[in-house]
Amino acid sequence: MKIEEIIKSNVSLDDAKRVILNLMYTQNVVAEKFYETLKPFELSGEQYNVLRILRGQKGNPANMCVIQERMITKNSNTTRLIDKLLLKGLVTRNVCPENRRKMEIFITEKGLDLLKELDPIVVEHEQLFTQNLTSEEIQNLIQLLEKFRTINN
Amino acid sequence: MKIEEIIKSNVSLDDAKRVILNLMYTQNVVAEKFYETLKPFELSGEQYNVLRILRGQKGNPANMCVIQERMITKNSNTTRLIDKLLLKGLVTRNVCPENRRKMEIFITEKGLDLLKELDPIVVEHEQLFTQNLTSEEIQNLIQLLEKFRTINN
DNA sequence: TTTAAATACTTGTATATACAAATGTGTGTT
DNA sequence: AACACACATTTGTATATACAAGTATTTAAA
Repeated sequence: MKIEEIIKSNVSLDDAKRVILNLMYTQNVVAEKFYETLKPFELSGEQYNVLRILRGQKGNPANMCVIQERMITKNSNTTRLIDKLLLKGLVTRNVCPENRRKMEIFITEKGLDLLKELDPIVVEHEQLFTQNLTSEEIQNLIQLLEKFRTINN
Repeated sequence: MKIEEIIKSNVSLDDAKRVILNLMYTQNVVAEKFYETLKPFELSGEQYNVLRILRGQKGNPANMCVIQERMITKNSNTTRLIDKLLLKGLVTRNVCPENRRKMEIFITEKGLDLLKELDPIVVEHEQLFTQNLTSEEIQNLIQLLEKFRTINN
């Protein structure tokens, strides 16, 4: 479905507007579907993302800065995000002994188990969208998105 | 910059994950930049979007349903969004005489003036991103995004 | 002509996010 | 050692969003 039909636009759009609206809308579709997928597990998209970052640390602790810079949307409140995960017993948080300003965040066994349970469901979600494209088209899309977001100031 | 560098991933990503992360991140970059653009005008992205929808009505009133279905992100609180715009004198809201359940929302002169002032700034924002691509690439990107989001159930 | 159901919108409430200010800790200079 | 400054994180507060429940109006059926 073309973006003009979706937003029921009755004014004509130029390509610049069209591509941005397509980007916004498509991201929204994918994100909404993902939140829906996570809902039964009572996990928000951001919470899932943090857990994934922590697993990626492979046993090394992550502090707040590290988590924040690895998140796709760098929202400032990593503290409260971790609070939620702590409450669910999915992570641990302790003051770093070498530098007491820092925090050491680890994913717990329970957190790892949850991720393991989620892995196939997440793959299924990804395939829901990627199956429509050939691997050449996916490569192409990645490149175009990369090029699009790069502002040469 | 490749998405792996951006999120400083130390685990390898498959194409499915890579394309979704690229989509999320790119949308975020564009949206953030847009909010920054609107900030001096004390307008949120959603508020701008509603104003644009109302202008597109070309003198015809829009009710809540119409606005909602034309928004890119269909968040439920159109009421409170319109409240904000009302407060700023950018729209009017009156009960529809034919069907008193409905509301008639119009953009005011002040709203139209604000949009007129914003038009070139929005174009500039769009070009910031689209200038990196040829028009063939833009067409291609639009088509790929369209294809990507279409779930054939 | 009551009654039930559907429609359009609003409100309440809980949670999330944004951003500035505050807190505590470490580093380097005099 | 005392000071200023930088760094890492937390907290306060205001605003935004999500979603269910509530209100008012219209439509349609019994």
